[in-house]
Amino acid sequence: MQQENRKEQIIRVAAKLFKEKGYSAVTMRDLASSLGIKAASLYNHINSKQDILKSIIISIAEEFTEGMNVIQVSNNSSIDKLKQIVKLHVTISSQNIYGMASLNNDWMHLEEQLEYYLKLRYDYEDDFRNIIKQGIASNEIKDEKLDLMLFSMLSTLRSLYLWIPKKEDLNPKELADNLSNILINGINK
Amino acid sequence: MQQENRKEQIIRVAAKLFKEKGYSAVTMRDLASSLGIKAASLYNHINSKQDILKSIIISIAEEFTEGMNVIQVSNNSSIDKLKQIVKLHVTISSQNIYGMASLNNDWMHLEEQLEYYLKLRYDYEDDFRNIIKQGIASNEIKDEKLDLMLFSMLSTLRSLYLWIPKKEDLNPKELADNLSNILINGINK
DNA sequence: AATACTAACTAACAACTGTTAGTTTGGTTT
DNA sequence: AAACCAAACTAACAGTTGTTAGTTAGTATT
Repeated sequence: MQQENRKEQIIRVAAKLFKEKGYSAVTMRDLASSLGIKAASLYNHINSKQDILKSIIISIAEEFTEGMNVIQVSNNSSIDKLKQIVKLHVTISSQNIYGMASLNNDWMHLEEQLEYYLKLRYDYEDDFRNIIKQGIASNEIKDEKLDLMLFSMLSTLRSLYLWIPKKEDLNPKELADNLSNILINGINK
Repeated sequence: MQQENRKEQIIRVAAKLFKEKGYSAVTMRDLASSLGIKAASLYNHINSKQDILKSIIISIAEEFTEGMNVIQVSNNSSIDKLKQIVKLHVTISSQNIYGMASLNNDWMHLEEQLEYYLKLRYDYEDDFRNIIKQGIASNEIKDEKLDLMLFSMLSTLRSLYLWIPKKEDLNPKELADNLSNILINGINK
């Protein structure tokens, strides 16, 4: 296990604060005092507040893109691909609880990277939609309200970062299985 | 239809800005310039920035509480109560798109009313959980992963404010029916 | 022993923050 | 015409913001 340097530590603590209060409400003095140093000292390690946000969000967004690319080229059924997507979200979210909060809530404060982020996000949703579409074509999935099905699944998956921390005893594989079951089969007996 | 006074207009425009950038990132000068006036002029109508946030969030939170109370005392089956909850979310969300964003993302910036808000939220979730529980007891709903079922449904319902604006032709009743079907029966054919 | 590097510090900056005080304007009521 | 009032304005405030410059102390390298 690689050990964390000061820059990584700053970014990790920043992500935690961003989750609690949002990017705009966290000051560099807040961040510094969480680390036991003065605000000016942060600049020995990072370029700007903006840059911290970028580091947090873009790396996670790219993880999702890479994960989706792997899923797409697999030869699984559409339902199995959806299960893989659920697992991807559970895995990334449980490893980046704080970062996922920034990704969901503070992406609009990206500046130079905003456009790039939006493209990754849009492409991801498009790939997701196409997997459902293929499932409809292959008769695995109901042929109704494609966009609503997409929205419903994606909303749940994007909120995982809020729910996972409440469960002390988390087994990611088990969570992914159970969640897949609920999203695919519903709650009806 | 009652006509909007200046205070209501300020709160409405504020909610829109809060949705776009978050409460902390919106300045009183931003808000004023959206209304074509100077920041100081806002204070002829409102007490403080805090107070605007409070007005937005608390009124919606109370609407949810009232809606839940009506659903609870009805004599419907658990599944029908869940359908009523979906309808409640669709109705309130489609009438308060901007306010729902503040409720979801900026509640932590409430000060005096934070505790009250958290109580309303906690009680609402508890009532929701109990309705599912009753559905399990009456054999309507699968007896597994109660909390995960609750989380999954609630995540989707709480994200409606992000999705509704993308659908130009919104029929709230139809959306509620379709969403209920997906949440209850899943997407599997 | 001399040098360089890392990571902290103090001090300061210009811009921006929410908010208050006091004033002006234009329309409505006496 | 006089008085009133709602709603805008200008000017200013004290505090906070992200960031820079220059300095210092401790550690590692030559």
